[in-house]
This record gives sequence, structure tokens and C-alpha cells, in this order.
Amino acid sequence: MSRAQPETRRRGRPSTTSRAEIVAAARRLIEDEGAERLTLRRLATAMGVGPSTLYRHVRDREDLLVLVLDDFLQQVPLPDLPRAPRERVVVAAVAMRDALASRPWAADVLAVDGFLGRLDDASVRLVEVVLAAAVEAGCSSEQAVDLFRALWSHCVGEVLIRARSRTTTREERARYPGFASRDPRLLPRLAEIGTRWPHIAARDTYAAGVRALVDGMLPRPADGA
Amino acid sequence: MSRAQPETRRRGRPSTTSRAEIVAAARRLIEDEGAERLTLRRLATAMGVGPSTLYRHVRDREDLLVLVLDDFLQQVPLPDLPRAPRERVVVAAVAMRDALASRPWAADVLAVDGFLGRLDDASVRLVEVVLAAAVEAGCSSEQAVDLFRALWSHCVGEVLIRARSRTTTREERARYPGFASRDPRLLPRLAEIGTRWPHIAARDTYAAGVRALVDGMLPRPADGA
DNA sequence: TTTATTTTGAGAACATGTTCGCAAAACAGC
DNA sequence: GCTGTTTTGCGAACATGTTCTCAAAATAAA
Repeated sequence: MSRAQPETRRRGRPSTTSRAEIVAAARRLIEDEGAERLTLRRLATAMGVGPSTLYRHVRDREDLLVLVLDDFLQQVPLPDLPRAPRERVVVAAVAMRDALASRPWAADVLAVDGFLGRLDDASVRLVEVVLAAAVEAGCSSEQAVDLFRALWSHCVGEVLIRARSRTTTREERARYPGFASRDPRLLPRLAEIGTRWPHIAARDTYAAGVRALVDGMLPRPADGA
Repeated sequence: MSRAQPETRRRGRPSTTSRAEIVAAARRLIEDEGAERLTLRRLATAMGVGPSTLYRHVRDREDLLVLVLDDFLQQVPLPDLPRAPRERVVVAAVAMRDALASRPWAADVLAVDGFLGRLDDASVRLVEVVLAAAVEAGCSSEQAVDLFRALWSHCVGEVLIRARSRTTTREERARYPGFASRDPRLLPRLAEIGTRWPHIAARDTYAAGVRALVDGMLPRPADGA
């Protein structure tokens, strides 16, 4: 999974541009101006190459974004991890969320096919932490994967939803009233909550969900231990 | 939130095509050939109008997909709901997942800004069920929303990830080895699981996650009751 | 040295989502 | 009935992701 070296001199015309260069340039462009402004033509012009040249080194735009995110994730340091397996899972899960949420453009590729499998070894250390802690807490491999997958779904959903709802402007909010003005007969609870929803939903309750998943899917510790 | 009627005769040139027609035609096209094949030009031609005409009735492609999904969700019947609030939440959450997972194209719009708020009253009945059951179990409004949001994140993540990983072909799997061939020194657990991951991950453990979230975020019932 | 092979770079070309400007078709006021 | 206003339909046009085709630049074989 670590990147392969150019063992010996290749056969055809030597490349003047490398995948690493493309990823670096793309990352610079994204962090400076946001992922929406990253078009392949802009990237190509910024690098002084033709647009189609990029496709020699990158499968498509989505692939490029995965590489950029991987590049970022490799540099994220591991958090301090508690001894107790249960708390270790919580800390790792929250760290995963934090890393991904810190880059809004991550949402664009979080759910692409086989995402985790495409990442570098260094980028999936937190996955390892969760699995190892789960096994240490008494899980089988299968149970550890089940727990991780639940945490991962939760994480992907949270990051995506939050990333997408940053966009809202005032006119948008006027056009789509959200949960305001719901029929109180059909939807009494929603009607009662009404306009308070955005305020309530703005709070960060992610860790509570993580704790619930961990408590529910990890074997209970032996009584009195 | 229910659709408004055309109260009286409007002012300008009368429309020959309606939003409802567009949504119906789009849904037919999607269910017949998949969401990838739904292009606005194809839809326009199928309806016998120009492409830009659609933009008079629909804000953009994403908006159209939300409307189509809403159209579908309105027709999904409520499942049989257990009396016990705890189990009622579980059944509602699983029904939500099932409805969304039954239409792979739903994944394209599940995380758009303010998604739930854009749906018709009839489409969010399951949201109401969860909130009402949570309150019945002793939650405050805020706690009920917290629980729902955790379930919703979990749901969105699950549906998205599953929808996107159906695409995998054999060549793809060869190109991206996933969790096979990970460094056993850095990632011992992942290396040990290796190629078993896809098999383990294929199992449906969604309900287990839901139960964990419910057990963890709903107030414990009074002892002995 | 010449020729075949392989790989890269690049511009043209295509489909798509979307915007713009204009003509058509209704109503309101005169 | 005529004029101004408002809303709709439509085709042209634009930016974008992506593919295709061909020339360029290297190695391997002859």
C-alpha cells in the first residue's frame, strides 16, 4: 500500500509531470480557494500543462480528490490515546471526525467506493486503533469490524451533513422553511420543535453518539472489574 | 409544507408543463434506467420541451432529485409500530434505512442542505415517530432531537456507503486491493483481517448500531418497571 | 543506424448542467 | 383595442469533466 518507487528507467517518453506534483498543486488550489474552484482546467493551467495530461496520472477528478485527502490524512498526527480500550475507541472516533470535518472538501469523497481501502497505511492508523482496542476489549475480529463500520457510518453521515449545511444563506432559509410550519395534527412533535430545530441541531453531540455505539457494541466489562 | 393550490388565474403566459409532470417523468426515467441516465436533456426530450424550460419549474438537478425522492417517500407506508417506545424507535429507524436503501439513487441527495426540511409532511412521518417515541420514553425535546440526529447520521452514512460500493467490478478490485496487503507491523489488526473485510462488511448489522444508539441515548427505564 | 514499441503531452471534440437573452402568451390599466 | 407588465418556452452559449487521436520522446530490437 505504500507508494512504489521507480525501480529502473521506464520504457517510453519520460514524464515531465508526476502524480505527486499534481496532488500537491491540487491541494494548494483547494486549500486556497475551496474545492468548488478546483477545476481540472484551472489546475492544468496552474501547472502549465494541458488538461488531458492530468488524466495520464490520475483516473478522474474523484480519484484526485481521494489522493489529496490521503495526502492530508497522512500528516494528521495521532491523538493521545487513553489506556482503557473503551475510551480509546471514543477518542479515536472523535479524532477521525475532527480530521475529516476540518477539511470541508473531504465530504466530496468520503463515500466513494472503497474509500478507506484506497488510503495509505499512514492514513488508516485510526482504523487500526479502533480495531485493536475493540479486540482488546474482548471482541472477535468480526465484532471489531462491525463496531468500526457503525462508527464509520455515523462519522460519514455527520461529516457530510455538517459540510453540506454550511452553505445556507438567508434567502435559502426563507425559501425552505425547514421544520417550521409543519401540520401540528400530523406531526405534533415536529411542529412543537419548529424553528428551534436549527438551534438544537447546531450543538455538537457527536461524542454522545460514539459513546452509545461503543457501549452498545462492545462486550460489557466483567462485573466489578 | 403541503403543496399550495393555484388559487386564482396567474398573471403571465400560462405554463404548458408543470412541476408535477416533470417530477413524474423524471421518476419514470430514473426507475427505468437509473439516475446516471437521467440527464436534463434526455428528460426534456422525453417530455417534448426544451432543456432550459425545466429550469422554470425546478431549481437545478439536485432540487429535482429531492423532489423525486420526496414523491417516492410520500408513498412509502408506515411499518407496524410496536407499543414500547424503545422498540418503536428501532423499527422506525430501520424502516427509514430500508426506504432509502431501496432506491440507490437516493444516495445522491441524502446529504444535500436541509434535506429533511424540504420534504413533504407525509415524507417525514418517521421522523415524527422517532421524536414522539423518544419523548414518551422520557426525553426532553432537545434529547429527542439529539437521538434522532445520531440515528440520521448513522442512516445517511450507511445508505451512502452501501449505495456507492455496489459499483465495484473485478478490475476495480484488482486495482485497489482494499485492506489486503497492509503492513502487519504498523497495522497488525487490519493485516490480520486482510481480504476477509469485504465478506465481514457485507453482513447487515445496521439494526445493531441502531439498538446501541437507542440504548445509549434514551434514558434508562426505571428499575423493575 | 534504422526501425518498432511504448509511454507521455496536448489540443480537438463531446455530453452535461446551467445561464442568458429574446420571443410568445396571457393579464391589468387606460 | 392598445400598451405595459409578467410569466413561460426556447435556443444559443458557456464552463466543466472526460475521451479521442495524433505527435513527440524515450527505449529495445534489428
